[in-house]
Amino acid sequence: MIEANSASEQTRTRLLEAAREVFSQHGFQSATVREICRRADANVAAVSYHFGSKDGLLAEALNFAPLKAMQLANIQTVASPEMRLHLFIRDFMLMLLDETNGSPPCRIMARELADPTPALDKIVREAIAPLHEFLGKLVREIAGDGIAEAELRRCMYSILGQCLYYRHSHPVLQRLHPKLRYSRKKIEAIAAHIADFSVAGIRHISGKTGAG
Amino acid sequence: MIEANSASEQTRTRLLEAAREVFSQHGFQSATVREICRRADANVAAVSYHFGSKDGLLAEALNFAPLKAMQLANIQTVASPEMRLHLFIRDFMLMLLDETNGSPPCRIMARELADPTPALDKIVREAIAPLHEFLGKLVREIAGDGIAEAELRRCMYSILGQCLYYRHSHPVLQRLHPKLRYSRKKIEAIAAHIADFSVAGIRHISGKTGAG
DNA sequence: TTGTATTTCAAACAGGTGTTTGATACGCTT
DNA sequence: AAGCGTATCAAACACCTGTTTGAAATACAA
Repeated sequence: MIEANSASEQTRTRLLEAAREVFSQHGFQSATVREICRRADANVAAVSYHFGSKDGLLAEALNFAPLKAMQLANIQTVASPEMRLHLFIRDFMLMLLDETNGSPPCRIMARELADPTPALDKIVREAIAPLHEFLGKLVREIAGDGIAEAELRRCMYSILGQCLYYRHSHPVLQRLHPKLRYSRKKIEAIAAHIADFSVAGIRHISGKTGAG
Repeated sequence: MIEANSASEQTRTRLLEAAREVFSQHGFQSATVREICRRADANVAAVSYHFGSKDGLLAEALNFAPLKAMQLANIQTVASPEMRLHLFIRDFMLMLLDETNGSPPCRIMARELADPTPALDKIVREAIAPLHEFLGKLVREIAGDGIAEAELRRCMYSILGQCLYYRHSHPVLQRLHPKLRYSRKKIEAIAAHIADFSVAGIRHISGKTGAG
C-alpha cells in the first residue's frame, strides 16, 4: 500500500535524507551504502530493495526544486539586473556553503562537476542547463545586447567559477586558515564581493568591443 | 647500484609517468595501481617494491618545479603588474588545460582541492601556499597597499576560481558543448578574458574603500 | 484469527582493491 | 663460470565494495 506514513515510506525517507548527507560530504564514489544505511538505521539490503541500486538512490536523492524556486523568485523580483545578480550569487552561495540551511543536492551537484557519475546527465539536464540559461539572460541584461556569445559565456563561467571555488577548495582553505568557518554573515560578505567584482568585470568586458 | 639507466630506474620512471597520467585523468582514488602498471608495462608488485605504496607513488609523482619556475620567471619579468597577472593566468591555464604541454602534477593538484588524499598536506605546503603568496603580492601591486587583507584574499580567490572552473567543470562543459576542445589559442583567449575581467574587478574593489 | 503481500534482516556472494609472498630471472662483480 | 644482490613475476591474500538471497517479521485485509 502506498501511504506517506507507512513503515516503508519512513525508511525510504530516512534513506534519502542520509544519502543526501553522505553523498554531499564524501562524494558519490567514496560514500558507501553501508554508512548511509547505518545513518538511516536501516539494513544494508534496504537500498537495493527501495531504490534498486546505489545509482538509483542518488537519482532519487537529487532534488533541484529549491534551486529552481530560487531562480523563479529572482526573475520575479523587481530590481536592477545588478541587484538581481547580487541576490542570485547570495542565494547560490548559501545553498553551497550554509551548513544548516544549505541544499545538499546543490553540494552534490558541485561535486559531480568534477567527478562524473551516471547521474551527471540528469544533473546537467535538470539543473545546470537551466541555471546557465537563467544566468546568461541576467548577465546579458547587465552587459547589453552588444556582447558576443563567447564573451557572455566566459562572463558566466567567471561568476560560477568564483562561487564554486569556495566549495571545491574548502579542504585547502581549511588547511590554510584552520579557524575558517562559514557563518551566514561571512557568506553574504563573500557574495557581495563576488557580485561587485563580477559587475565590474562584465562592464569592462562589454565596454571593450560591443556597442554596450 | 644507483645508476640512471639501470633497469630499475627505467621502470621507476615509467611508473611515475604512467602514474601522473592516470592520477590526473581519473583522480587518485579511482586510479588503480593495476592500470598504472599496465600502462608502465610493469608488474603489479612494482609499485609496492619501488614506492612502498600507492600513497608513496603519488607523493613521488608530484613535481611542482614547473609551477615554481613559472612563478620565478614571472617575478623576474619587467612589465606592469597587470601584464604579469595576464602572463600568470595564461601560464597557469596552459598547465591546467593544455593536453600536450600541460602539467599533470598541476592537474592532480586541481583534483585534490576538492577530494583530499594523504598527499594534500604536501601539496598545500609545497605548491598552494607559495602560489597564494605569489598571487597575493601580484594582486596587491594592482590594488595598491590600501586594500584590506580580507579583500585581497577574496580577489585572489576570484582569480583562482575562474581559472580552476575550466578544469573542474570540464565534464559538464563537455556535455553542454560536445564539440568543445581546448586548443592553445582558445586557452589564451580564455586567459585574456580572465585577466581583463579580474583587473577590472580588482580596480573596482580597491577603489571602493581604501586609499588605492 | 487467518492469509497474503510487503518489508526487514543476517548472511553470503561476486567482483575489485592495495598489498604481500616466494620463486625466478637478471645484471654485475669476482 | 660462480656467486650475490637486485628486480620481476604469477599467484595469492586480506579487505572492502554493491548486491542478492531466503528466511523471519510485520502490516493489513478478509
